[in-house]
Amino acid sequence: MAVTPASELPKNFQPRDAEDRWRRHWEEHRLFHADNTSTAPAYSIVIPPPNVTGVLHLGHGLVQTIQDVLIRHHRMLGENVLWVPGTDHAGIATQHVVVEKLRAEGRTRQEMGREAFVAEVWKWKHEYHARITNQIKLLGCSVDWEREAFTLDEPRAHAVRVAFKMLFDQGLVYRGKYMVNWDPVSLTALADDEVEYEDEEGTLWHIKYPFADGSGQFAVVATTRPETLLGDVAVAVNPTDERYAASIGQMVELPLTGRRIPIIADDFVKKDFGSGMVKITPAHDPNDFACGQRHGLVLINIFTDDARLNESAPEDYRGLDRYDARERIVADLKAAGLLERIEKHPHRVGRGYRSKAIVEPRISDQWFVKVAPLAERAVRAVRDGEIRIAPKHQENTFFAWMENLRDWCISRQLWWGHRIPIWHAKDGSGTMICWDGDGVPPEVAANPAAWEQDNDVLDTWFSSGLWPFSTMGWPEKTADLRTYFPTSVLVTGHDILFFWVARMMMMSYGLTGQRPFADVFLHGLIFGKSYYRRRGGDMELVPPAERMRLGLDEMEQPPKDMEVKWEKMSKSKGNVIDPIEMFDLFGVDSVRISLVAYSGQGRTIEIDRQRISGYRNFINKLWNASRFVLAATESITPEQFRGGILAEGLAREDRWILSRLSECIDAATTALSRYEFDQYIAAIYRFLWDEYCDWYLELVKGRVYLKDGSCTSVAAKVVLLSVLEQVLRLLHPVIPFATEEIWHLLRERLTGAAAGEKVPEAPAPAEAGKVLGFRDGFHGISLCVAPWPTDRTFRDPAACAEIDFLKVIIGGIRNIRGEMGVPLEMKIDVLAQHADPATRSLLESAAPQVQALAGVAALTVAEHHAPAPFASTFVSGALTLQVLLPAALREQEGARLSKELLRLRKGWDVTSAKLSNEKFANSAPAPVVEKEREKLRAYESDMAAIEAKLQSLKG
RNA sequence: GGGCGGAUAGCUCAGCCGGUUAGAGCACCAGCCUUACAAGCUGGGGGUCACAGGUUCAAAUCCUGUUCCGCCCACCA
Repeated sequence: MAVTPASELPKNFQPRDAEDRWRRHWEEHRLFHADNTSTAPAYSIVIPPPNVTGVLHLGHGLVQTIQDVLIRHHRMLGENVLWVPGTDHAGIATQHVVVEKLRAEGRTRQEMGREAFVAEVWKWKHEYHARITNQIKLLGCSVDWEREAFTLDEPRAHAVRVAFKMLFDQGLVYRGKYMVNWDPVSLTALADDEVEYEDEEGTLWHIKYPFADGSGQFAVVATTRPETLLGDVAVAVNPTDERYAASIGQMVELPLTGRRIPIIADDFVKKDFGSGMVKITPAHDPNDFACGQRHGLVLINIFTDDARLNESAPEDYRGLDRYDARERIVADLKAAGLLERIEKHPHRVGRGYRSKAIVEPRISDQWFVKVAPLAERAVRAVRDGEIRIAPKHQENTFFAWMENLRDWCISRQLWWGHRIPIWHAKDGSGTMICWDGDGVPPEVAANPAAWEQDNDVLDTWFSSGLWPFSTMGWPEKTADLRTYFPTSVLVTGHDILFFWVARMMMMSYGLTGQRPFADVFLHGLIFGKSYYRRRGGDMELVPPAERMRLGLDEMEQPPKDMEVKWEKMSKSKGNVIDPIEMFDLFGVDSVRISLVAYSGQGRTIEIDRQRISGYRNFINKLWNASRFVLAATESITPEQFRGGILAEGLAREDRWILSRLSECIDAATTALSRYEFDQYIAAIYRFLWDEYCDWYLELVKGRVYLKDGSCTSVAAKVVLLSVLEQVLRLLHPVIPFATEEIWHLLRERLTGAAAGEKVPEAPAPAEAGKVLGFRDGFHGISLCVAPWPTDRTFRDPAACAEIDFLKVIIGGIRNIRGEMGVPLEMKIDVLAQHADPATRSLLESAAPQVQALAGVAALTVAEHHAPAPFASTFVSGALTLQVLLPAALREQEGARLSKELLRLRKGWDVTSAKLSNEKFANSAPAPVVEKEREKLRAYESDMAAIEAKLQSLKG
C-alpha cells in the first residue's frame, strides 16, 4: 500500500472500511492467539458466554468491550494474554425458543421424542451460533477463536460428568424431596432465582373449617390459593396464642373432602395475621413444607405436572385446571356456607422467567448440591482478599447472600442440557450408578434392560459454574490450565453475581482447590430512555411504533406532554438501542468508547444516541488532528523521527506538552489498573482535545510552517508525531479500529513499511541526557502489539508555568474580544506591561503565538505603558494588558469592568472573611493560610487596578 | 421486613481519605465556514452540591437523623 498523502484523506473518519480491513489484519496474523509456552506473566479472562441463540445487545457490547480494553491493555504490556470466547447452551431459554418454533409449525416435543427434539435444538444452535459469534467479532473483541468453547460441547460435557461424580462421591450432590418452584408450562422446576416476582392485586379468602366435635364452632383460615385446601393436612396456630390454646390437638373437618385434620402448634404462625390460624399444605407451600417436616405430616400432592388436579382430589375436581378448580371450590364453599369473607389482598406472584407462567410450589424429587461447605470457602476467599470484588460495596451483598443459602437445586426437567450421569436400577431397590466416562457404565452395558438413565438435565449454571477451568481443559492437566488458570479477572453484570459468579467460586474451590479468578469486576446495567405521556394523573407508555413515527429519539427535548424515564432496556418499552444499528451510524469505536466511558462503578448506565455521537465526534477530532500532523510533518524523515526526541531545539510548548503527556500516561495507566474506565477515558479525552488540539497544535503552527529545516522546526514536528503516536497507543484498547488506522498511516510514513511488515525497534537513545524518553512503538506489525507507553515521570514545571501564563494572557484577550463583540477579522493592538523582566522577555518571545491565537496585530511589551486614549483593560497580578479599541466601545467597557469587579469582590469577600477569622489563622496549616493571604493580595491589586480604570473611563 | 447504593447545572455524570470563585459532556445564548476538524472554533449564561442538625478554623466532601429514588434478598398464609 502506497503512502497516502495527507491531503487526500477524507475530512471525516470513515469507520466502516477501517473496521473490515483491520479485523482481517488481526486475524491473518493470529495476533490474538495465546501461546501457552510463553514465559511472560499470564493474563487471562474467560468470556461470560452469551446465550448461543441470543442476539447482541448493548449489555453484551459493554461487558465485551470492558474485557477487550483490559485484554488489549495487558497485551500491550507484553503479558501472555488469553481471552477465551464461547457460548452458553442456556437450557430453559433455548429449549423454550425451540418449543415455540415447533408450536408455530404445529409440532410438539412430546410427539417428536427426546432424541429428535434434542437434534432439532442442535440444528437451531448451529444456525444461530454464527450470528452471535460474528457479532462479537464485529465488536472487535480480541479473543482467541482457536480456543472457542460451548458449554454443551464434548470437552465441557466430560468436565460436567467428572464434576458431578466428584461432588456425588463426596456426598455434596444428593437427591431429595424438596419444595421447588414448578413451572407448569415449561414443565420443569425452576431455581429460586429463575422466578420473577411481581406485585399483583390478589384475593384473600377466609374459609371456615368446622370443628369435628360438633360444637358448631369454626377454625377460620385465610388463603390466596383456596384450591390448595384439598391438600391440607393440618391447621396451625402459634403456641403462645392464648385464643387457641385449648384448640391444639383438636380435629377439624376439611371442607369438600370429608377428611379430618388436626390443629397443631408451630412458631412460624403469626398471631396478628388474619385469624391467627393457618392451613397447612406441605406439598404446595414452602413454609408449610418446613412445618410438615417438623411435625411429621404427610404430603398430599394434588396437582399434575401441568397444574391440573390429580387423583388425590375428590372426583368432582379431578382434571380441572388450577384456576378453574379455584372458582369451583370457592363457589362450593360459598354454597356450603363455609366462606366467611373475601377481601382484596395485594401480594407477590412468582412467574417463570421464561414462560411467565405462575409457578406452583410443589414437592418433587430433585438433585441438589449441598452448598454450605462450598459457600464457606468462597466467603473466606473474599474476606481474606484472595478474590477481590470491585466495586467493593458489592462484597456486602455477596456475604449477605452467601450466608443464608439454601441447597442448590440442580436438576431440570428439560431435554436440552447435560443429562444427569446417573443410572437408576429398575428393580425399585434405589440403587444408583454415577458414571463420568463416555457412553454407559459397564454394569448398564452388561444388562441394559435393568437400568434407566435419570431423565433430568442439569441446571445451566452447573456447567457455566465450571467455565473458568472447563474452558482450559480441566479435568485434564493441560498446558492451558497450568498457564492460564486461575484466571485474572471475571467481568460481568452485577445482576448475575449470585447466579454465576458465586457458583464459579464454589465449584472452583470444590473441584480444583483453587480460586477461579483473582478479581471480579461488576459493571452496571444499561438503561434506555422510555417516553411516557401524561394522561390525567397516570403515565402511559408511548408505544414503540408511535415513538418511531414521532421521531422522539432524534429530539433534544421530549414534547411537552411527555416525560422521559430511564428504564432497563426492553423491547416492549421501545427503549432498546440496537448496537448493530449504532455501528452503522457511528462506527464500532464510538459505541465502544461510549459504553466504557459511562461505565462508572456500580450503577446503571444510561445511554442514548447523543452520547454515542458525542464520542464519534471525539474520534473524528483525533482523525483530523492526525490529518494535520501528517500534512505538517511531510518533510520529516524516518531517521529524524526514530532517533527520539532531542532535548536540543525543544521549545517551551514542546516541554509542556511532553510533560502533560507523561502525566496523562500515568493517569490512564493507573485508572486502568483500578478498573476506573471513566477516568481512563477522561484523562486522554482531556489531554487530546483540550491540550494537544486546542493549545499545542496552535502554538506550534508557526514553527511547523517554517520551511527552513531548522532545528526548532524539526523538533516541533517530531514532538507532534511522537505525542500523537503515544496517544494512539493509549486509546487503542478502547477504540482499536480508528487508532490502528491512523497508527498505520504514521507507521508507513515514518518507517516505510507496509502493514504486515516488521521493522526494527527504535534505536536506543544514543546520547543519554540529550535525548528524552518517548520511543516509538512502530516495530510491531500492529498497534495491538505495540508497547504500552511507559514514560510516566517526565515533568517540566517551568515550561508548564510559562504555558499557563500564556494561556492566561490569550484567554484575557479573547475574553475581551468576546465580551466586547470584536470580530476576529479585526486585528487589535495590545500593550502589555509587567514589572518582572523575565516575564517580559517570555512575553516578547511568545509574541507571535499570542498574536496568532488572540488575533493581535502588535503586542508591545514594556515595564510601563502610559494609559492609552481608550483601551479595554485586563489585569492579573503584575500583568496589565491594554487592548486598544475604538472609543465607541467606552460604555461597553465600563459594563465589562464592573462585572469583572463584582466577580473579584465576591472572591475577596469570601477570602477576607476566612482570614479575618482568628481561629483560621491559628489552627489552619501555615501553607493554607499563606495561600489565602496570597489570594487576598491578588484580589486587592486586581481590584485596585480595575477601579482605577473605571475612574479614568468616567473621567 | 433485612441489606446495599444514590440524591451536585435542563439531562447524564465527575469531584467526596475536608482547604481554588464546585467541574465535564450534551443541551442553551452570542459571534465565527480563521487553509486539521461546522462531527468544528471563540466567548458567555446557568448550581444556596435533597432537607435538618452536628463535628471542625474550614464541609459537596466526615457523623446523625429525615424525605425521596433505585437495586438485591427474604416473604405475609
